Amino acid sequence: MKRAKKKIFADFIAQRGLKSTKQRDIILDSFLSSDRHLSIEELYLKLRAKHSNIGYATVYRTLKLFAEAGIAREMQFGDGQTRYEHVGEGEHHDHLVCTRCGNIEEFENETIEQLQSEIAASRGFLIERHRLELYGLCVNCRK
Amino acid sequence: MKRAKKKIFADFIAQRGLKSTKQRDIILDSFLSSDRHLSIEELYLKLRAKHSNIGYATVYRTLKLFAEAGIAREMQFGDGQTRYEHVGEGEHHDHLVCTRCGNIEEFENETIEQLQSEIAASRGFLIERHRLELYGLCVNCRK
DNA sequence: AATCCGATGAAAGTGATTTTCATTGGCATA
DNA sequence: TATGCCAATGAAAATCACTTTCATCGGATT
Repeated sequence: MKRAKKKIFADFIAQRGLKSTKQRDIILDSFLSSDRHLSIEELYLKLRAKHSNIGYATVYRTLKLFAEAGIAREMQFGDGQTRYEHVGEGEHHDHLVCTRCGNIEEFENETIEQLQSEIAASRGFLIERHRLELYGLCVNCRK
Repeated sequence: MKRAKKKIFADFIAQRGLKSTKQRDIILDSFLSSDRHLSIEELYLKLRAKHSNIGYATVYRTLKLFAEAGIAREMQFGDGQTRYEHVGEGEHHDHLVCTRCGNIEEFENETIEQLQSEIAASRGFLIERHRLELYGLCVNCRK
């Protein structure tokens, strides 16, 4: 899993004529061994703890690269920060976002996807992607 | 419809001990006779055309008030701008967002809502609100 | 018409993200 | 291995979409 994504990123870098650097390796490692749904700031702080020589801008730029390479996806959950989640090939899932503790769970539902396709089809709309988020209280925060 | 919302806002103003002002009347009129899903900037520019004396900050503040009063709802569609849509009582709908022309259509689907409730229930999650957006090409942009 | 206090507009401030720019450092080539 | 090219980096400045400040204005209650 981790290895596969490193390979994907290495290939992406090579294909674009970009360079392999220490910073990119460190950031990729840290990203892959993190929580899904990490914000840029969270990742930056995590990195700073071990590597004081990594700049803010580099983290931003590198995460954007991950997204372009297809190993990460940008997400907004309305807290004003962009989060990046891990992307597995072909996989898609939706989110349950706890408005109290901020925890994010994932779910998949084939029937909902099916209904979405029907709705789009009935209007001649071609779906490229979708987002479905349920906001509320997670089981722990309900007490 | 338009009258009903003006009444709701007037009542809201009164109840809070706020004031009725020329600017608020103008902004409300303009909002009510606009497209659903207008961004703040779009509304501001529209207003400026007729009323050069309305400030940016006032438009922001007033739209927030509309949201508090329950006649508008803040929405984010990932283009970096907050949009306000009209709110009818008790109504909820989801969106089809065209990634080429930016047009936003609405839809409702009771079965999807039902499935969402089941998913949440199975995890002990209490839904407060949700968002479902389908991004892609609208019928016109598909050519 | 006087007074109170919310409302307004211009400008300054915020916070997240992006860009600039001088410098560094991969890496292909000589 | 040395050289040169140009991408990558980090710090700081800039940008973007808002939000707040503050001096002044103006509803509305007395």
